[in-house]
Amino acid sequence: MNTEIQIKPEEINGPFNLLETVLSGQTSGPRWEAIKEGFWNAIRMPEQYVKYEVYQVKPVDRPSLSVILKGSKPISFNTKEVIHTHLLHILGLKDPLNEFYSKFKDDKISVAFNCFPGLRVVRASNNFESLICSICSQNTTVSKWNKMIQLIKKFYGEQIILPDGTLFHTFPNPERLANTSVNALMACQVGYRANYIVKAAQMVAEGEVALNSLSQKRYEDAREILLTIPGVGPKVADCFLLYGLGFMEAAPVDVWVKRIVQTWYFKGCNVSRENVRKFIQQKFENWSGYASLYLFHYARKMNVKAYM
DNA sequence: AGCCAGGCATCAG
DNA sequence: CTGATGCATGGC
Repeated sequence: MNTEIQIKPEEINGPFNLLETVLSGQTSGPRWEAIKEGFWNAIRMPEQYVKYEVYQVKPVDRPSLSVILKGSKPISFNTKEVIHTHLLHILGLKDPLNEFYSKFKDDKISVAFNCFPGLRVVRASNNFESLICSICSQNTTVSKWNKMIQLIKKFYGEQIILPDGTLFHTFPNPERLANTSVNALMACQVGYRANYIVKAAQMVAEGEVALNSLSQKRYEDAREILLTIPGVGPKVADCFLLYGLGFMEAAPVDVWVKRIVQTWYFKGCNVSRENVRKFIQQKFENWSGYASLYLFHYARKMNVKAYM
């Protein structure tokens, strides 16, 4: 029961690079699985799980996508519409990327624009999963926190067999992780983060932190609440605020962002992470999330180590 | 062997 | 308030 969705150039506001975007290590969720020339994921619809394969069929400058939907039952028109809208949302395809590029075309950051045109902020399809991804991402590498999440899904998620026979594991709900032991979680290679994960899951499960209501609050207020979760500090909070909740003024500052900002804007002088964050937010305002993504991606890809 | 990775909690000053 | 240290883990 396959069907196809086209996402046409007119629906995408500016350039888009699927490959660069999916592989850029954002904590909205674990990396999508690669297939020939594209990526796949799955979504739970009321009547069935649907697998979707996303392919970029036209180039970055005037992009269009082809999405193959696979269900075990016929896929309704309504389901196609829901998934279509969902993809526009999570891939940030409505963000007016050219406005960002032109507004800062004379700034240092334009170097990164030219390296990765069409790189976009990916929004989470599952808040809780994004929070755990953000917590796991601390003091490790992108590939390693991705492995942690895959193991959590494998050991604690629900196993689904997709229509084409592919094995798929959902991300466990907060209650499931709240009721596991820290020791058992260590099997997922999460190390000392196991304490944080269980505690965060408990706080969400018990309603102490209501993830969905956070997106209705102001950025500063939501951030303050997130910082009460053990294992959630300034960087993890901003990752979740940006990729999990879609606060575009959030600016996650990790070692890469700190280095490149010091190099480009402070003559290599040492600047605290807090001051790097304030600098980005004053300069880029509602484009802060995008700015930190481009700075992060550039510094990491170019392996910027020296402060020059 | 030692340093580092999309840091944070804790403690010293 | 800022700065140093321990923390699991694995790649280099």
